[in-house]
Amino acid sequence: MRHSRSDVVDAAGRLFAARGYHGTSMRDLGRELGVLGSSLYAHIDGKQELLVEVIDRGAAEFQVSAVAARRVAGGAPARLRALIAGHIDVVLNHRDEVRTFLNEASALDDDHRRRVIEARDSYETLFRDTIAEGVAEGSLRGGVDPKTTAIFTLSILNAIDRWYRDAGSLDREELSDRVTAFILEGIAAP
Amino acid sequence: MRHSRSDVVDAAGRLFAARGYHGTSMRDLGRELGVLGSSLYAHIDGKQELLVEVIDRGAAEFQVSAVAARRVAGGAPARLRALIAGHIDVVLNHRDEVRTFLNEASALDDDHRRRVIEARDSYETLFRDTIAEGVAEGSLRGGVDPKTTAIFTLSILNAIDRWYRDAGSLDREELSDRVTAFILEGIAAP
DNA sequence: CCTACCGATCGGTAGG
DNA sequence: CCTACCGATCGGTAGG
Repeated sequence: MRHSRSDVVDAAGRLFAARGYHGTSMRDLGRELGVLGSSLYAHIDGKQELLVEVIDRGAAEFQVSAVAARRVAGGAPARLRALIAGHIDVVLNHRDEVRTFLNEASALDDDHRRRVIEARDSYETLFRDTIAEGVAEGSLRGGVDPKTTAIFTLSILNAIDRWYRDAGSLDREELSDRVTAFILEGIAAP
Repeated sequence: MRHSRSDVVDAAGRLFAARGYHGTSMRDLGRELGVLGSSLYAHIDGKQELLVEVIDRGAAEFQVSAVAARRVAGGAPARLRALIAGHIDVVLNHRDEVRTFLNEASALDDDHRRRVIEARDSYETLFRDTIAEGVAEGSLRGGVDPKTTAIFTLSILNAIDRWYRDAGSLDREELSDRVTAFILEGIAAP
C-alpha cells in the first residue's frame, strides 16, 4: 500500500499522542504504516517536521472553532457557551492532534514552540475578552477576574481529552451542558 | 561531590518534569549532577526505577494532603475548600514530582502504571465523596453530579502547575480563594 | 518504497 | 565514581 504525506502525518499524530514525540521512533512510525522507517523520508525532511505539522493541525482546528464562536449573537454567556461547545468538539473530533498540541509542544524547537505558545495565548484571549464583556454588560458577576477565569475554563476543557470516552453514559451534549452550568452557576446551594 | 540516592531522584524529577522521561538520557542526568551517566548505576538498578520513585513521591504528597483535609470540621464546603488548598500546596511545593506524576505516568511499565492510576482514582474519590456529602446535606446544589464535578475541580487544580508562577502578582492564598469561589459560585451574575 | 548502510547515542555492565 | 566498553537502537542518507 502506497501512502500519502497526509497518511504519514496522521500516523505521527496517533503515535505522538499515545507515546509522546521522544517515545516514538521513525521505525515505530514506519511499522504503523507497514513500511520501513527509512521509507518515510520520501515524504518528509525530518521527524521534527512531523511534530510541527501535527501540532499545526490542532492549532488550526481551535482557530476555526473560535472564529465561529465569536460570531454568535446574544450576550457574553451565549458566546462563552459557543466557545465551550466548539472547544469540546475540537478536542473530541481531533484527539490525536489536540493531545499532541497540548502535551508535546515542549518537544518543538524554539521557533516553532514560540509560535504555538502565541497561538495558544491568542486563543485564551478570546475567552478572556468574552468574559470581560460579560462583566462589563452585567451578565457575568462583577469582581470576576477574566484572566484567571479564562484559565480555569480552559483547564476544564483541555482535560476532557484525558478522561472522556464516547462509549460512556455521558453524551457530548450533556457534557457540554454540565461544563457550562459548572462554570456559570458553580455548585454551592443558592 | 558525592551524591546520595535521594540526590539522584531529585535530579531525575527535575529533568523528567522539564523534558519528559523519554527525553532524558542517563547521560543528561549524570551531567545534571556532575558525574558520568554510568556512575548513576551505583545508586540505582535502572532508569525506570527513577521514574517510579519520582512519581511515588508525588503520589505520597497528595495522599498525605488528602487525609488531612478529610479531617477538617464543618460542612462539605469547608472540607472541599481544604482539599483544594491542600492540592494547590502540593502542586506548588513539589512541582517536579507532581509534573512527572501528571504527565509521565504513561512511561511507567504496566504494573507501576496500574498502581498510579489506582492512587489517582482513590484520590479523586475523596473529592467525589465530599461533593456527594454536600449534596446530601444541602450545602451543595441538588442535581450536581459528584463525579463530573470532581473531575472538573481536579482539572483546574492540576493545570495550575502549567501557568502559575510565584513571582507573579497573584499570591497562593488569593489563587486558592479564586479557585474555590469559581467552583462554588460560578461566574454568572445572580 | 527497499537495500544497505552511516555515525551518534542509548541504557547498561565489568572491573577497579 | 571513573575507565572502558557492550549490543541495540536512534535519525537519517545514497542509490536504486
